[in-house]
Amino acid sequence: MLIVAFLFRETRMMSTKGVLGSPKPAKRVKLTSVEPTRDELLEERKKLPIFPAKGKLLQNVQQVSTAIIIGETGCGKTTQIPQFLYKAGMHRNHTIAITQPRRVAAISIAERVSKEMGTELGQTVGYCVRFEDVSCQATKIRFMTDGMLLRESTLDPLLKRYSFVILDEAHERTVHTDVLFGVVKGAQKRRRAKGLPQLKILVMSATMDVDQFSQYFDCAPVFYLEGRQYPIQVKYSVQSQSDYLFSALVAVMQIHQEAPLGQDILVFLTGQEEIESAVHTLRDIVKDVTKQYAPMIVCPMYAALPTGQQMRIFQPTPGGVRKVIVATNIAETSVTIPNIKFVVDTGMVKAKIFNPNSGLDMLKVCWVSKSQAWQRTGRAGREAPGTCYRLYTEEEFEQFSTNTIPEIQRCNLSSVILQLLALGISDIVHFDFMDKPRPEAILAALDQLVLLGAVEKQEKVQLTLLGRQLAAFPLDPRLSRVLLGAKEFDCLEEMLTVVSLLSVESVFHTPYNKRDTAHAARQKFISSEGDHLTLLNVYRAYKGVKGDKQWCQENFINARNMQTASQIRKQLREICVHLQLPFKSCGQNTGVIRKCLCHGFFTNAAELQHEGVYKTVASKKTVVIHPSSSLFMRKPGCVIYNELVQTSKCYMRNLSVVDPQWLYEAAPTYFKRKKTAN
DNA sequence: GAGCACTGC
Repeated sequence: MLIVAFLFRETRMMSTKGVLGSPKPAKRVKLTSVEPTRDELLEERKKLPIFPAKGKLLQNVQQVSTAIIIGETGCGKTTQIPQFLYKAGMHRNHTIAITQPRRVAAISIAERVSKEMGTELGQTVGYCVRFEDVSCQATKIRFMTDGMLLRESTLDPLLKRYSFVILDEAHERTVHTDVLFGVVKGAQKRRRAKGLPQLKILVMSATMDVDQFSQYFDCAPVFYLEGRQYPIQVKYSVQSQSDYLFSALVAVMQIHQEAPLGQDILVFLTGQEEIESAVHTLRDIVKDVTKQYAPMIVCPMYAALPTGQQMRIFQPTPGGVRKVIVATNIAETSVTIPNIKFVVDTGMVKAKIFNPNSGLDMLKVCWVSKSQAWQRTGRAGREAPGTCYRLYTEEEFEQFSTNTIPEIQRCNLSSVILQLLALGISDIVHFDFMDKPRPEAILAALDQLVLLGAVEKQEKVQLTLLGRQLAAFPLDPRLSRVLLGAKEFDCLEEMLTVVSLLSVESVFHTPYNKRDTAHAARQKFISSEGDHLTLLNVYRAYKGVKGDKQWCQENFINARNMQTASQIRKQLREICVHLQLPFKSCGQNTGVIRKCLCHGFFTNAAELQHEGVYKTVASKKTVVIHPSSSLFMRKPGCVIYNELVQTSKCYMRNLSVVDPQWLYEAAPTYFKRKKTAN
């Protein structure tokens, strides 16, 4: 391979002050072999930039009901502020909730804080995430995922247990945090009106949309905390790059030849295939027989990678070797990789774009936002000064949007709206969103809920009894509808399995260079009736070997996803017990499973046209079967699918063969209306 | 004829 050096222009330094935005703190606790004592921890804590600000911060928080706290990397706000409030008795014997967008973060921070306080985890300090509640009535500092607090609010909209809600990482703008903004603001007002104890809100963020946060919370005061981040040189590409993948490889080899060994490189690319191919190319280049290159360990990193292989990025690099990690945006926030000296940022990300008009999801490679670019840059300066190579020009950077569009403005809202209705909020269009979703998206979601029988539109929109039951499940309403429908078909046991497996990423693992072997291994699970029954076969086989890891590996089954599916199944089963649904199995009568699926997915049907091309029943859109489907080679006449994803073509994913008559039986009014409309 | 960013309940 030809290696061409290309020039970078150094224009900026990213320092403790940040340039535009600032990177977020890493929430993963570092793997250390020696446990520090509590005294050592205290010494460490005293050095945090937040420590000298303690008095002033508490005094201000005392006076206001809501505050925005802007804290840069490593300032200690997440771990220290809850402790300050608690020690000062400001929690007034109630609980302080601190939300996080990610589970691992909630868990590891809780572990850290309980260690700092010298208490047993789950007592004064605890956490609560899906499948795991390590807290008790006596817990005063409770770390939780934003989704968990949102779920809790449907049981108690006034959040009476809490005296403080701290929404951390607010700049990430997850759907859950965005809905919580409105929920906690409303709870605060209503508690005041009812004369109940005050609910204080702290919004913690690391961004520039400070004004928007402050304005939304009735001009709440803003506190700035200084961070602790090493300076990072930012170098822009002098020319626009036409092939970012190639440019990334060139940049890596250039750094490899120029920089001392032992300084590791993190490269941001967009997806699994691209990453695997880059990894193989780099490995091929350095193993060149002429031995002109120093040894290099190249690790891929993306969410679908099995855990064992993911862990390789944390192994210390041996002397005289360079480690290169090629990652998706998973390395922006979710995992912190130690010892990164160089970041190579292609400026590209694969993003899901939702079109509310067509209801279609699209996966598209796009430019990142400025805040994302700074986040990537920040990954180079965690332990020492570093360098970030941007494979785009400064002019191109200036064209990037300031922030990533909040998730709530680019996702299907049916689940969110069902939850808001369950919270007793019926006027969704006028709900106090910080950034309102498009009205079309709200209406489309309401239409879907009406079709499912979850919502009635009389004078105002309201939940039906069925809708209330659907809201009890942590699922897409269509999947919940399938579960509730199972009692008519005596197949709840099977539906629980199918729905759980549909709730996780693919259970099939297809490694880059073993595609054929993986496909061959998969054959024994395949059902001619479609993917849902194929999934059921996999689950039965998995349970048959009691979830044996070796078996998973031999059969190219992703053990982690199977385990998650089992946990989800258990959770869903408990909800079904609560709703007194009858647990029955359909045995070999697999047709009822597909019939039952029609009750949630009757809008997602397609009919075969010619040469393997299908047209959707709902909108006559041309679609094809995804190559990962067990029906890819079969082409049945009529199918239902769980989702459409537009990439190079419009693909149907997770399909089952159905009889058109079943569709009609599942939703007669819908199909009658369609007939008249056509 | 051929493929899937990341979270979360």
